[in-house]
Amino acid sequence: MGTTQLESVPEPKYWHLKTVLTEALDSEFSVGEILPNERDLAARFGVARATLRQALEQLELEGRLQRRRGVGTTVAPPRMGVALGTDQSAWPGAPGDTWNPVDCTPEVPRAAVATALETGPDETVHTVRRSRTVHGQPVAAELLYIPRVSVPDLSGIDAPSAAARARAVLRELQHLELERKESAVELGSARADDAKELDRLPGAPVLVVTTRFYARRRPAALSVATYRADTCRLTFVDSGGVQIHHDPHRRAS
Amino acid sequence: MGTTQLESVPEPKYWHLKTVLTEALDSEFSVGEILPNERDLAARFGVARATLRQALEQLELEGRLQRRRGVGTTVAPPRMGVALGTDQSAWPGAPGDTWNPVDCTPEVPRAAVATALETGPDETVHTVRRSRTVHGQPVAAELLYIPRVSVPDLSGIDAPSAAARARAVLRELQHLELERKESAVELGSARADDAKELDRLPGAPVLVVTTRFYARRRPAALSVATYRADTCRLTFVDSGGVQIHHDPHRRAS
DNA sequence: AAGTGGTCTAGACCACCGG
DNA sequence: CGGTGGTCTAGACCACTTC
Repeated sequence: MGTTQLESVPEPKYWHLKTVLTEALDSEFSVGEILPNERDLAARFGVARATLRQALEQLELEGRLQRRRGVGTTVAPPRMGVALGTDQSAWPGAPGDTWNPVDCTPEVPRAAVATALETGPDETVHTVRRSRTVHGQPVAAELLYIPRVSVPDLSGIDAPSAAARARAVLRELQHLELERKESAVELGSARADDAKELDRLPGAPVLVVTTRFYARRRPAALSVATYRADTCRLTFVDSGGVQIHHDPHRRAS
Repeated sequence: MGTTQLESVPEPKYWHLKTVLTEALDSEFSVGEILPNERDLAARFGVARATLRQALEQLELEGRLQRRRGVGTTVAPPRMGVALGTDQSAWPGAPGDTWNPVDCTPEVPRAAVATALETGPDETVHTVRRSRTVHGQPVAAELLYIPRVSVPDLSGIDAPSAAARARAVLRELQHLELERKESAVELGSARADDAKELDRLPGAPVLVVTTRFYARRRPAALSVATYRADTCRLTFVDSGGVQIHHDPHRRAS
């Protein structure tokens, strides 16, 4: 008879809802527009608010929606492409780097970091905090761990300010010759401090990019960068060994 | 006067629960061990089951837990590192490729794909389905779009089998010289077909890796690969260095 | 103060897996 | 079959933003 549905695979309501909403977003809404509130939407679709929220959560995960407490739910713009490793052989802080130094303190890193850096378990390393914004929006927060041996000529760090201290460490890093770097991307959830920096709630999905920099055949720095997963698409440009820097929008400097 | 701070910033219960559970996982459980069921756990912590589930969901998102309907919740092993772009200048299907061809059909791709390939809106392209397994576990499903112009010498595709047809197309691809490739990584949720392939429920979080291959200064192929976000850490290695396993979790036993 | 999304509850039923 | 996680409900209150 009615082959409409339920034949053999009862699709969950929230899944069907998501499909309907996706189509509505594609056809009837434009970027930035605010949706009806959750209670109204739930009533309109004849489901409990929790069920509607399950659908909205997925759409937010996919970057289609943006929800803000006290404000409402808006249609999100397409994810922005954020370049990673544009320059294959560049240290953090090199010219062209789009990160913004915030702070720098000596700290004993957690065990996993110390292992990755091959430093002693109680050895302090320069811990640089940086943030990255695109179009005025925060997209990433980073913790950069730099062993003291990587920046030996940094004895008298009389610091005018936290940011200046960070810049000094990064500047010192450029003196080393970068041999290679390894990166990894994985899914995570924002810690409380990162969440604040990224203007999201704790637990928000993030893409964690871990990069280990090598010099003198030893790890010379470790970067742990957390990107907003809802708004970012991480892009990699691999030139197959050939230099293809034919950038039409090259900026003179 | 004593307005200095809000003494009580009520941390959400599920957030606190997550912290407690994380510590318990680190100290009292070993990989593969099954946790008490959700109803018991909720009772033990004095919260509703939905609240407990919110914590479990985050832990699963972070790759700490694995939940299977009808079975239970188990402690997940550390995420496996899955290499991307190991060989900077290699086509899909090149020697050393770890993908397994499944099928190949001529299809008219969706608009976004046609645009990326610079093919006509109604032009059919070879659509190759591949899967990738590590240690016997499925980790990724891929759709590979290859315009006919990229594999011109494929007139008589008398196909012994679907997989053989796919291999034939990939073999033909090797004749082109790969100039470069662009990749992007973003968060998504598994479509129904991908979910089945990845042995997950629809909507499961996945890392979508989109790669565009260039030859003769034109797009020659487009790959859309969806990786299980819960079990995979995507790794990028510069210049054939050996990757080193970085264990994000400390285990005591 | 009003309205929004975020959290939480205490139930219920369903789909799936194993013995 | 019993036990598991997955879905769903109809409420309630809270935190936040805006007016």
